[in-house]
Amino acid sequence: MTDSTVVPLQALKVSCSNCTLRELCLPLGLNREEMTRLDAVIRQSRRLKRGEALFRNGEGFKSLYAVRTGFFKTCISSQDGREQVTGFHMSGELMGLDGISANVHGCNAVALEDSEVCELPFSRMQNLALEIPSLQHHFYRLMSREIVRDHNVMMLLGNMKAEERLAAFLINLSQRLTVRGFAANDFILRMSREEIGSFLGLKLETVSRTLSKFQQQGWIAVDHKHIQLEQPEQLKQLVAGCANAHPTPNH
Amino acid sequence: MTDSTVVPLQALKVSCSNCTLRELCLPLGLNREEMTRLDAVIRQSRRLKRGEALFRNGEGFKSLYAVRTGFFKTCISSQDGREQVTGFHMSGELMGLDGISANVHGCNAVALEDSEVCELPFSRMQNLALEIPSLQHHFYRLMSREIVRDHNVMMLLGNMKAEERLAAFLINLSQRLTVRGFAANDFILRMSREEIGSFLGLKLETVSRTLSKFQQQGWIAVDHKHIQLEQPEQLKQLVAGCANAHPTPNH
DNA sequence: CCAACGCTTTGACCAACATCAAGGCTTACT
DNA sequence: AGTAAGCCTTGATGTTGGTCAAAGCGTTGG
Repeated sequence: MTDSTVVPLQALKVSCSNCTLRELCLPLGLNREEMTRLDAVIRQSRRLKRGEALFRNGEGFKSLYAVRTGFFKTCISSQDGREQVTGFHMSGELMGLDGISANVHGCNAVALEDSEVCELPFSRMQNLALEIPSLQHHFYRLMSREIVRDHNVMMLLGNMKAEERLAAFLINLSQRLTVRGFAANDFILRMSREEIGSFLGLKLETVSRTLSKFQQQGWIAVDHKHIQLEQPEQLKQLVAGCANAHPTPNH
Repeated sequence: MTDSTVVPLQALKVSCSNCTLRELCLPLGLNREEMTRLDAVIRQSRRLKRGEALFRNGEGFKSLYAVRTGFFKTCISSQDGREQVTGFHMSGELMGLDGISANVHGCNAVALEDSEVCELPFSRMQNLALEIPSLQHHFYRLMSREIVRDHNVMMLLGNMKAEERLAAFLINLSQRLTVRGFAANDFILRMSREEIGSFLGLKLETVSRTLSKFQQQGWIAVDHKHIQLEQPEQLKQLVAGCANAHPTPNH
């Protein structure tokens, strides 16, 4: 066991400059002095338990949040209670961009496992961005990337069949996990079938059935939330036709 | 007839400061000096004929474009040729935000009628935003608004039935036209049934049938592209249940 | 002015996915 | 450890919207 006084100290130390997510998250091409100023603005990280909401639709918007560890969903709901999951978010990804427009959070962000986030007070970030051009530019790029992502989801929801949607979903998860150093073809789903369905515009039974179908074809192995991609090429092939003809590189 | 030398002069004069779209478009809360600097950056407007592309997916990104007059669609297409319309754009609305992330345009923008746009060279806008905080903030808000809009489209595509989608579409068009001083309940569709269907995730036959159904119920009158909303309250009621429970105000 | 093309409407039929329902398994709580 | 609740799977059936086809109407270009 580690000395118990050491762990909390490490946990409290929040700085972009020595964050392992540096490559994924905000800072890009900042010099040491700029990085220090950024560190000064990032608020201490906040821990959430599974099921806990980071922010809720309609609450005042003050900050963006970057996932340090864990997994989140963001969702909106309609007057009569239909829920639409707008995204799943893992380490290094930013949440809350939709709150800027009206100074009110535009969705709910809920932790799907015990998680930790960095808080980025938006008005202070804005001021810093005025003084660090590359930070301003990076913010524009992040927001633009979210727009591109959303457009790809529109293509998925508007034009793709159930099997294609689910294949695209699995491949996308796999790729994002790979970037973070996790296994590409063996992972645990953090969300329920219903949440997958909500994101993909399908009912939970269809998600379940389609996973079973993939399994019968030997493409994947499903054991509840444990998924193994046994023939990821087959999944990729299924998605190839409906993929964006001009895919946007991520960086 | 107006003296022919006067008209071109007026047409060439492009400035935000005396633009009738001032309220809808970019400048918000700028003083006179800031407005002048903005005017210096905005490039002369460009005219497009119906069917002409303003930019295409994959082309280098240099500028954002604001619609002055006319009507546009933006769309992406998949490798195997499926097309997804990601939005329709009318005067005062900005196009091209999805190009920032990769320095490459992320969609095609096509004029659906003879149109005119202002070109906003992005790098010069960025520099100006560094010096005019309210301009920087306004850009963030515009991008955030696009994200909110996209999330609402996801709700539409993921959770709504054909009738609800079409009603939402008509109501949305009506409201945007109203803001611009046009009749709320009597307008010409600039896009084809197929383009409406692509945006709404429906086939053109379904769009046509659903319009006919609305007409039979006496809610609307359809004469080809000429639409009259005779009982807009009925359409609104149809959409009420599936509307965002926490609608984001536009300003 | 006519012909050709594109867009729209409508009908008949069909397929994909949703809905309803039941049973098994896992997890969480006491 | 026992029990209840939630999640997942699978089957049977139903419905919405897609597909295929044909005909009408408008518009455009020669």
